[in-house]
Amino acid sequence: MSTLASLGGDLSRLRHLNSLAVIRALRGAEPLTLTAVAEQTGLSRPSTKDVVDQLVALGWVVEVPPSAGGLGRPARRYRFRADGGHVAGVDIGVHTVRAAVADLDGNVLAETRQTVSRDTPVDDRLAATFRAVAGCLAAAGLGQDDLWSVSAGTTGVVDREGRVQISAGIRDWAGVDLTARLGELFSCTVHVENDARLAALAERERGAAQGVNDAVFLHAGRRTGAALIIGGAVHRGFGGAAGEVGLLPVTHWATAADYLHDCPVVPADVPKGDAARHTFDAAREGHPVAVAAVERYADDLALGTSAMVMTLDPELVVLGGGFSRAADVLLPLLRTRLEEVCLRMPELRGSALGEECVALGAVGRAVAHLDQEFFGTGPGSIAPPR
Amino acid sequence: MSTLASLGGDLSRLRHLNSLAVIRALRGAEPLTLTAVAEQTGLSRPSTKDVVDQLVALGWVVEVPPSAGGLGRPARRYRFRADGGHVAGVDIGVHTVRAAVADLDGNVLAETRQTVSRDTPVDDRLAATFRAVAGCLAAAGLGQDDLWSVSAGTTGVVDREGRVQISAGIRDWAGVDLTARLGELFSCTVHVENDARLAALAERERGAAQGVNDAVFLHAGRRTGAALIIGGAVHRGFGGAAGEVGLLPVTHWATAADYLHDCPVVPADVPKGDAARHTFDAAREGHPVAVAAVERYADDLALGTSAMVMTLDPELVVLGGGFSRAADVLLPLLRTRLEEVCLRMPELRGSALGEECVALGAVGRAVAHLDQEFFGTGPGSIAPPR
DNA sequence: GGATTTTACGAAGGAGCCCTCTGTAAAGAT
DNA sequence: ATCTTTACAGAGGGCTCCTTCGTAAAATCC
Repeated sequence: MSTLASLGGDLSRLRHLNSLAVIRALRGAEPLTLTAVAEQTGLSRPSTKDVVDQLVALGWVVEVPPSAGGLGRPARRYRFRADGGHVAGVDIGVHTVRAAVADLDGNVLAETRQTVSRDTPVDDRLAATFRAVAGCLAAAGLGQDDLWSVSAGTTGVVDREGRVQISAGIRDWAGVDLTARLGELFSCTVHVENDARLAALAERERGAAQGVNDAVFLHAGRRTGAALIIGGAVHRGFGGAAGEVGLLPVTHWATAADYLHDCPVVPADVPKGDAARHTFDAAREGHPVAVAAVERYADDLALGTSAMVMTLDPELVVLGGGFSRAADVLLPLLRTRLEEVCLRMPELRGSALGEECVALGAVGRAVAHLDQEFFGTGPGSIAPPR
Repeated sequence: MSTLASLGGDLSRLRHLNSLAVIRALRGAEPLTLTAVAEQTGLSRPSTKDVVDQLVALGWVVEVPPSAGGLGRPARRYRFRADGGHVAGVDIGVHTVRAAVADLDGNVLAETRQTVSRDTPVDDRLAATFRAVAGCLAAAGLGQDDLWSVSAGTTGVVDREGRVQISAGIRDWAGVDLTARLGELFSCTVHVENDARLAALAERERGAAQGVNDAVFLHAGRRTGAALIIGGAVHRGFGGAAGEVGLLPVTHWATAADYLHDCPVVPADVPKGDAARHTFDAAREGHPVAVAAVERYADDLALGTSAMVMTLDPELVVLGGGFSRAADVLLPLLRTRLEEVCLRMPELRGSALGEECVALGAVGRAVAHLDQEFFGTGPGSIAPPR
């Protein structure tokens, strides 16, 4: 039984667990002294030294110069080598492909974008994805070999193996085995996920949903979608379709954004990407036609949201996506409509992240995969970095 | 940091983890030989003996006579002392209070019921609860002191602390601090949960949802409700209202069962508890009025269900509650309606358990609480049973 | 019925990991 | 220059696990 063997074991198992505890103490924090690590892990100082020395020998931890100014003998300081490896997060959208490269702590080093269109052929879209990542690597002074893991997010229903099952926005996208196709482009492991779910992950890790265990994330933009955070983790659903209430005809999510795009207040020469902004601006100034359009949009958004809220009773609903810049207009409307039907009204917040949130979530997912691989709680010992 | 300290630690920590592994190997299984335990845990035979001896000394494990008939020297056999302690699970319903008493492995030793009504005063209902448990204890030859934990399920929204927030069915039930009130009656720890969630837990542990990680449980009976299993665990929601889509007016769940109760095919002198059965029977024989009633009921049930299914994309939907005896009639109707709207149709099954499922789930919850207390993975050592 | 085979028990010896304790080293404070 | 504070480094010891070996108790074979 793997579940039994992963519990106890050898004496080396204890060292393994203590090594993980030390790494967790060192991750993402300022460089720590041995005493500080010992306090956090509960280990004795000599044992801490032993473990840290071993991690230094493996290459996961490096010593940094001691900090001056303190009382007593200066303590040696150590930090996790987050720059020992890197990950890429990609957002393969309808009109834009965004990429971000980060270190093992998720610190973003570079971001780039490539412009595409809904009719860009599959091969070209994949090539643009590769260029976006390559641009990040160049900007960060890294090579392909420094990349240990790549995560990608895209619109549509993505199954467990990373195949696009359904895609509302991108031409010829359904049926593409993204994990395989991207795997040909990159020499490291590749994972693929629905974009809204990665955006939700980003909000949970570094956005509006930090520390929240149960949240609904709304992607309100030219497309309308949703994702769920349950028990602190992103929920996929059995077929990867969790949160896709927008595909139910009764929610009208497929056409909800048209109220904003096709509003008469939008000048005729405005490109579709900017249309909604005009409507929101006009609504802010009280233009009745624009206000009505925004209200009808909020009606549609609230209907699908209420189904998720009633199902899950979340702590928080995050309004994300491009329209989250109009949260000042949308949130009050959404709140009113939800309060009418909700048993217990969840908190309602606008997104704290910008347009890169899917790429950021992809970075987080890639880091999580590496964490599992190198620092998982399972049996085995800690391997040296490549 | 508790999360760090719970990872590694002392040498005693290793022994603790290995003890847990041994206990898990012994739990719920036939008595095992030392060699068998060693194989399952991955420990060496001498270490296994050491750990088992220690557990025997503590009182958690007992030796049983060796089995005859094998080749070679007969091996000593050991088993977990599931009968060292006991739990009670209670279902405090509108018309009936059911109780079950089980050992630490969840094996039910006795079941009883008490009849109440929707207007039974709170104190009397609590007294009936106590009588139901006392009856179980007597039937199993146990005393109050043998009870280590009690879990109760009841209708309505129950908050994290075990207070009834909203109750549709039971008079004066809202506002009752059930954990505190039951705590006065029993000398052990008491936990309270929504009844549908406990029924779902029972289906997951020993019913139709075994091994399923994401499922929706429908309670279809005189009351209509639902509960969710997400990631293998029952989902509460932030305010304990997860799955209460039935409280949304648009679902019509509050009145859905009336189609069945008030159907003209039901003879006038039939008590309300049996009315639905007549309607289902008539529908089976093709009586048009009854068929129409069942179809309207299925319509309402499907609407709320579709919201949950679209939100969660579960692997399975379980039809439980009193009407699950009419699963042969209801499931096809429900399937047709869900297939119309569902992106990916989940599997659909009738409940595998009877009317005791809430009490069974409560037993499971009580056992889980004790497991956490005695055999949790957290720091500390294994304490002797009381 | 005795020898053989099979399986399990029990004790001894050894290695790894962590702890406590003690003395030494390096900085600022007096 | 000395004292105080903080950290480093090593020694010694205890606990837990592993491997190895000889012994014990059953069924099987001749």
